[in-house]
Amino acid sequence: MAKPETTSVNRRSEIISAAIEVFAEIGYYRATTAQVAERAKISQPYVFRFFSTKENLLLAALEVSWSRVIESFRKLVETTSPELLEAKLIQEYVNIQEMYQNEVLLQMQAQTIREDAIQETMRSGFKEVRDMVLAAFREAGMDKPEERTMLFLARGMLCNVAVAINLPELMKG
Amino acid sequence: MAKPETTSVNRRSEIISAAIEVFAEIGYYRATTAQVAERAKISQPYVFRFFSTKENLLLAALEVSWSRVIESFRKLVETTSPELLEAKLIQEYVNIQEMYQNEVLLQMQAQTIREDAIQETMRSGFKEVRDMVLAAFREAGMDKPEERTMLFLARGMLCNVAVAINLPELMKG
DNA sequence: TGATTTGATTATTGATCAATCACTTTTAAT
DNA sequence: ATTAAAAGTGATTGATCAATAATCAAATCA
Repeated sequence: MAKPETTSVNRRSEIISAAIEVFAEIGYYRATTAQVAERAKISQPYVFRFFSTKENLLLAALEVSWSRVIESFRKLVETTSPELLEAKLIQEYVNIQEMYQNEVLLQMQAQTIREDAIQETMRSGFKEVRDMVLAAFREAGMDKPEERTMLFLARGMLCNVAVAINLPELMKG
Repeated sequence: MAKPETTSVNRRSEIISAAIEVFAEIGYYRATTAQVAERAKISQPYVFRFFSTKENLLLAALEVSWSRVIESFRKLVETTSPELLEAKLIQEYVNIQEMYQNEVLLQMQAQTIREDAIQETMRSGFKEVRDMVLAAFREAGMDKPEERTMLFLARGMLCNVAVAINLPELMKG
């Protein structure tokens, strides 16, 4: 079987990638489905063949961005020695932020959207990350694992802001 | 001189209050100036007599929300004993978050907007808060004041998220 | 070959919005 | 009372957008 270059699955993820870029740069509500289509090099109505509404496209984009974080944290947790774990997790998140800035920006936007489906996706993503980190910190015999988990997440959120508004001194200390 | 009930200054701040509510609830880009006007009980074109563009209205709303934080932190810093300072600051921010949720939500939105004027307002607000807290922590003889300042801000950002997506367990620990 | 599915586009629509213009009403000073 | 300034509104506009309808084209298969 020859591998076709454009499968339906490929197109789908191309559209999601385009959406992540456009939504992050322009803002979800201001961005148009025509701009997403242009970035994905397809026609605007074709977006709706894959995602029946603009919101469904946003939800798919958010799921990709959460998977990015969750999958790479999971790999780290499974392969890193307890004494290095916290440092490696921090390092990994900084790396994700550099490589996938737009995904982080999109998550930040989604945090402020008052729509049930979107809030539920955000809650579920945060919960999964928190549970995984907390379990790993406990496994590693860290003391006050809840507090360390909270501070790990807190640093992550401040780092998001520092990058988003381009004010690196926020992370000094 | 009798005090008139509706001065130009009053109207201005009524419009800003309405804008903070509407922008926070609906999202800045999705919200319409007609919705702001309706909430302020004036006509839509009258908004533009005070704020020549929608973006200017957003900037005014952000300045109000930053003043809220900065003024109340400043009062605390000037009147609180060193050993209570950090706890009181945290308490005060939690209080602001309960009383002025919409202002916090609006700031979170603004963090993700890629427009120079807005980003500059956000940088300036964060800088002022950070400088004030850092100076106060130093004054109080705290050790590692930079790190404590960073962690104070970080906790604040995580708290914002926890409230915004309604996931209080994020703050456990 | 002819038929069917899959991939894709052009054209359109009904709704919506920021901003402007042309007015009217109210207030207050002379 | 008169008038000028200030406060405020209705009507409109030009642009823009999500979503749908109607088709076309190219593979795939019988």
